[in-house]
Amino acid sequence: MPDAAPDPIADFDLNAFLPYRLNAAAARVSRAFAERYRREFGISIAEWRVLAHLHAAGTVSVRDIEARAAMEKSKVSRAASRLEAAGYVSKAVNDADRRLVQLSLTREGRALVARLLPVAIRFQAELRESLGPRAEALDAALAVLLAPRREG
Amino acid sequence: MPDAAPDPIADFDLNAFLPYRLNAAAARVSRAFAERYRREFGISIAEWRVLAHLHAAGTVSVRDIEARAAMEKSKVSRAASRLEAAGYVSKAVNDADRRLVQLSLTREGRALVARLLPVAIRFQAELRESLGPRAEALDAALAVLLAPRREG
DNA sequence: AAAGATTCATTGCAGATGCAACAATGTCAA
DNA sequence: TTGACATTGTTGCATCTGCAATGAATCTTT
Repeated sequence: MPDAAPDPIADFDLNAFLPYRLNAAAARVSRAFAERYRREFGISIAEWRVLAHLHAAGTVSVRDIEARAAMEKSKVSRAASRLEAAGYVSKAVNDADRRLVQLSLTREGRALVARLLPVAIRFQAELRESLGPRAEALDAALAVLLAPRREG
Repeated sequence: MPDAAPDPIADFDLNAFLPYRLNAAAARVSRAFAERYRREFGISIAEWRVLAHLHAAGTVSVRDIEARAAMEKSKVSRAASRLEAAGYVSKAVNDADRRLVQLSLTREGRALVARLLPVAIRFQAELRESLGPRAEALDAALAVLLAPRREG
């Protein structure tokens, strides 16, 4: 009898499918990270992203975070409202353009970020450690996937 | 003046943070894939996963798919119900163990999968093409991230 | 200056999600 | 056999999400 011809349709395996694997890996990492943040600091990943961006950028608008952190503006708005209610973020109207909301960290917000960031950096370091030399390869692959879309 | 010492806390950049990048890349790929599936076939990613697993495994239970496709059982249950309502999947009670639901593809379900899989395979091929040699590196990194958790 | 177009942030809404509760069924030891 | 415990699938519920509609402010064009 002839050798069995490989049939990519009959042999299709979801667990070898790249989009599925990518999603499953991201979900697992996110879950572990979110769990740590929720337990230790009581904040969500969306809130963490807003805090991290405010830490880096100072006083910015919702639109700024939407653009730079790739979050829906409604998501940013809601995360910012929760952070404001918790006392970590203040909202103010921009005098030069009264449509804009100026988000900035409060004193408590800065103190929280000072505690958050070492945990995040350590989390990333653990991840890179478990990846070993594959970490750089992963960075390169993600850079391709995250590159701006071709317009064709 | 001395050279500025790199300060990982002050310099923290969300867009260089591995968990964030991994999530953003997975979200982008998933969104593109889901968009194509929704437009062409009217199904969601959860439904696609159930179909793919049924294609590979034949007649299985909800619990089987939960275990092998890493989906919450409620998610599987709801996806299966939608697929049943659409005529692609049939549910039957397992006579040997009446707690189990036997899910299997209907004739229409098999026909749909025959159209779905080439699209998925082509999508993956396009992804790998844009990654070039980095595709294998990505596979290796994802294998690490997806490896069963250490128990320590 | 005024009308229309554009931008910004919030909110309503529909759909998806995860968790826990639940009912139905099965297992196993006494 | 019976009664405690485990497993399976569905559903209720609270939450999150993205999209679209909205209201407020600004810009543009005439």
